[in-house]
Amino acid sequence: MENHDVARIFSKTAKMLEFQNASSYKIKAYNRASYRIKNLKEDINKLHEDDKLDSIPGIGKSFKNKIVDILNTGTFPEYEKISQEIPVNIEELMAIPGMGPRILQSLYKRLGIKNVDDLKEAARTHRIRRLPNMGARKEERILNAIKRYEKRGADRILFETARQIADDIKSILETIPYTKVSVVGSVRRQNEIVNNINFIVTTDYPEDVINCFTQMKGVQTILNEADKWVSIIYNGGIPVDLQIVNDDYFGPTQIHLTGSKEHNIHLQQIASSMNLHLSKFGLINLEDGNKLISKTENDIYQKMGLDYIPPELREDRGEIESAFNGALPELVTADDIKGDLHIHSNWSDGKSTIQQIADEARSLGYEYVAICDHSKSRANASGLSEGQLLRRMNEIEKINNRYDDFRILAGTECDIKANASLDYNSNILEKMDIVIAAIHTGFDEDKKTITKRVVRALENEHVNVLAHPTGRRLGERAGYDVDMDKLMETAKRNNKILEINGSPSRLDLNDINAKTAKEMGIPLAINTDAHWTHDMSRNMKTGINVARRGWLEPKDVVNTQNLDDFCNFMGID
DNA sequence: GCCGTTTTCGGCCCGACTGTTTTCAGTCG
Repeated sequence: MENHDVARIFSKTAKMLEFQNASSYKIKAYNRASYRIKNLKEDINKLHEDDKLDSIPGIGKSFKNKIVDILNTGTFPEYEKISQEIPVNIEELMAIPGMGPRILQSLYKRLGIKNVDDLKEAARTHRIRRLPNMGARKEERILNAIKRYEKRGADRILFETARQIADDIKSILETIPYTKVSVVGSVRRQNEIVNNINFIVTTDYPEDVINCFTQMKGVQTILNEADKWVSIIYNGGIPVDLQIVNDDYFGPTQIHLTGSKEHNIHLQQIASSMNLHLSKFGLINLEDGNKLISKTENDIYQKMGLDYIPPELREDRGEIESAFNGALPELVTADDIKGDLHIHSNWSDGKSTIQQIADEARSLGYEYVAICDHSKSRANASGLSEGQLLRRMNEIEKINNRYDDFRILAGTECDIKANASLDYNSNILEKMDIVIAAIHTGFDEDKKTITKRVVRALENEHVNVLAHPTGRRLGERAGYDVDMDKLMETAKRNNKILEINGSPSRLDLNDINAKTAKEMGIPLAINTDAHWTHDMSRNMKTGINVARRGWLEPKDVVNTQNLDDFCNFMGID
């Protein structure tokens, strides 16, 4: 049992308690415990060993006992009891926007709806509209929501989850002497969502590697164990494969297994046009059958007359042509980033103080950071009233006086309300250094309505940035149905910045949209949407991955500019 | 269910939005 397993059990319990009309504070406590455990830096098993579980904020005596039960038995008594009592698939149904505990109770009692399939069928056959407070529009919304739910990709794994596991496993395997390990597959290409984790290894001690791999902590099941190929299921149901390869074939196998498939097919076509054959065993000259020496990836690309192609670009989206012409982009890196434009402080729903955020930003080598707390309508995210916003500006100014090489910018993540107006009036917005506009309500509105809201915001003179432009949550919900062409045209025409939100479950804009925006000349920002300092470096890395997959260079990203240039660009005094 | 305390209970507890209504029930962040 690891941190995320425990967190998952508590969040599921919270949902079941909601269905049972439990006290909202109890539910909140479960959600808080789940959140804290999920974001814990330490291994929860270690905390248990050290008897420090109740040092976690939000974990008291009761949760401590539950955690110990979970770590020992995989569950806890109350969870088992509630699971027995509730016949419906709460987790699945609550993932549908608009489906809350009250409605689900009524749907179960009156129509016997237990899962998404039941719900879909009931909406389709117009049985839902007969229930109190329901109608034809509600049925329509439910069907739309289910369509988006079906597209959400929940059965796959978030990149950041896979990346952490891959890093852990890699460092374990590398303790074996004379062993070289490479992550390959979609994790190496930094795909936003992956199906599994793949490794290739070259080693003098293959047996040790296989023993180490199959016996590591976290292995749930061993699916296949052969001399050169092992396949396991890791904690959380994540498939992990390992192949042992001959050192001579390390480079070609890396290319072969990193993919993408489309990239490889294109490479193979080019090889055969040169009378070569490319496989995971390397490049062969078809004329004389001699193997060309190609131990590394770079050797292979070079012998085919191509520049080295970074894994993030290997999607056959033009990277091979660019590599041939020496025109690959100089992709943005973490070193290029000079600031972060979207951070929440403890003035709204963030956990860190403005000073802590400034300290972290400076330690990351930034020259500026924008504090963008929620606006007043986001009441339960402690959105700031106009008065609070002005008081927060005073605090920012005080802290800024301590620095001459660093600046905190006063900003807001201002809600775009349902009527397309912004949550603060112009008098307030013009006082801000930076205004990020965002949609947090009405996700199931139709395309026309939602697009109108976004367009109106982008046309507002005070708005600088559009946050998470599609509103998606990977594995949870698809984005709202915004007309992306129109969104981009409007951003371009009004010279607005589009955000690449690096929060691992958002990654929004995605790589493809980021590439389109770059090609249209729309300025982009890589932001973290961090809610505590811990998220600042992690989310920036995942945001940069998206940017790199979208071919972005430093010049395409506004927060690679130094403080002076950025302030000039934004018109900040 | 946690937390803090004038320390073993009382506070935690918003407000916009939607779809159904014509004053409300429920969801969402």
